[in-house]
Amino acid sequence: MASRTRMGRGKAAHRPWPLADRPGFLIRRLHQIHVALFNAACGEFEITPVQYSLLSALAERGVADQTTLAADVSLDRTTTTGALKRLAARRLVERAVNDDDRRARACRATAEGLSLLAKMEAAARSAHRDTIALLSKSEQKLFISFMQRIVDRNTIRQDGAAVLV
Amino acid sequence: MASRTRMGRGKAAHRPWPLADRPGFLIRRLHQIHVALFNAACGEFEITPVQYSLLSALAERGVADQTTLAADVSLDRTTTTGALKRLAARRLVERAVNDDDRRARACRATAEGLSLLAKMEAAARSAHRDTIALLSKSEQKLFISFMQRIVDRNTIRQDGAAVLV
DNA sequence: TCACAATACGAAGCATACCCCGTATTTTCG
DNA sequence: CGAAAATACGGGGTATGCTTCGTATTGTGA
Repeated sequence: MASRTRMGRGKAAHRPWPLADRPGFLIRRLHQIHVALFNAACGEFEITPVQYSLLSALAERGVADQTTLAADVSLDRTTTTGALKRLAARRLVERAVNDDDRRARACRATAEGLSLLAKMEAAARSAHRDTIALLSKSEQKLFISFMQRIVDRNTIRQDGAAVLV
Repeated sequence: MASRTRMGRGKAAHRPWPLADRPGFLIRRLHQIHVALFNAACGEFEITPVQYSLLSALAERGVADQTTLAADVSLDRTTTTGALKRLAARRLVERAVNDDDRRARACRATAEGLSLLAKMEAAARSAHRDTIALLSKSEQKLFISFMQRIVDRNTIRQDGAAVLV
């Protein structure tokens, strides 16, 4: 393990502050950990966290255009399009042109999509639960409320749809 | 805004639970918010949060191979390589082959890289601070400690270098 | 009505972020 | 010493996640 040992002596010229104390670093790690847990729990369904969120939102909406869905799940519009295309390729979602507004795509979950959603719900729930399972019940409530306050503050709402800042 | 209104009536067949109550969703949003704040504060330096983390780690280490750096910042090895290549292309980092172990790359921050690090430190700090600024001081401490507990639990340490699970 | 603004998308490009597989080099152990 | 294991990378592939630019369609106001 020669290369694991330091090959030179760090100057540490400045030392801003440890990575593990920076909120942004911890948040990135948390995200990384959750995605890993989600994939471990739901990997057999071949679906990603974002795709699951989109499918959930779609089940709620019934029918929605891509921009509305993007706002629902707080995703960039083009990112949403890409994920929806992948879902559509697997017949979990339909993306028909809306005849009332030919600019828009009328998206809806297929029966297969809704079936998958129901089938994997328990696994998805435990992935979310496991992510913060290390904290006590009361700490979990507090932790979630902290996140919600920050997220709410950085979300602008229009017509009931969340919009990115 | 016809398309923003619901084009159909959602069945809400199951309604697992609102996105905004799911830890994983909140974490993704938090990450999204921090990255946006970081880019707003540090955009002029043309550097991303990950690149900043890598440069920080490199300044601490002095010299390190890519696998060690990946462990330091808890990044996938191939992701690390990509980011280091981009830093190297801008002369902020050197990636020389290590003569003692020709498999490894001896990476180090250039004078230019260290200079940039110092120049943008204040902006980077405020981006991290602003991310959780909505919480009170004591809440911030609590919030950070919650995140650290979860992250620590999901990090295996070897020889002082953090390793992903 | 008709130019103009607003809206919904699409394509292209860059940067994470992960996977798997293959290669080169080093270490280890029989 | 020599085969096998371990290690450090690289390449290819997929999926976010965002920006900018361009296009088509719809809504609006003079």
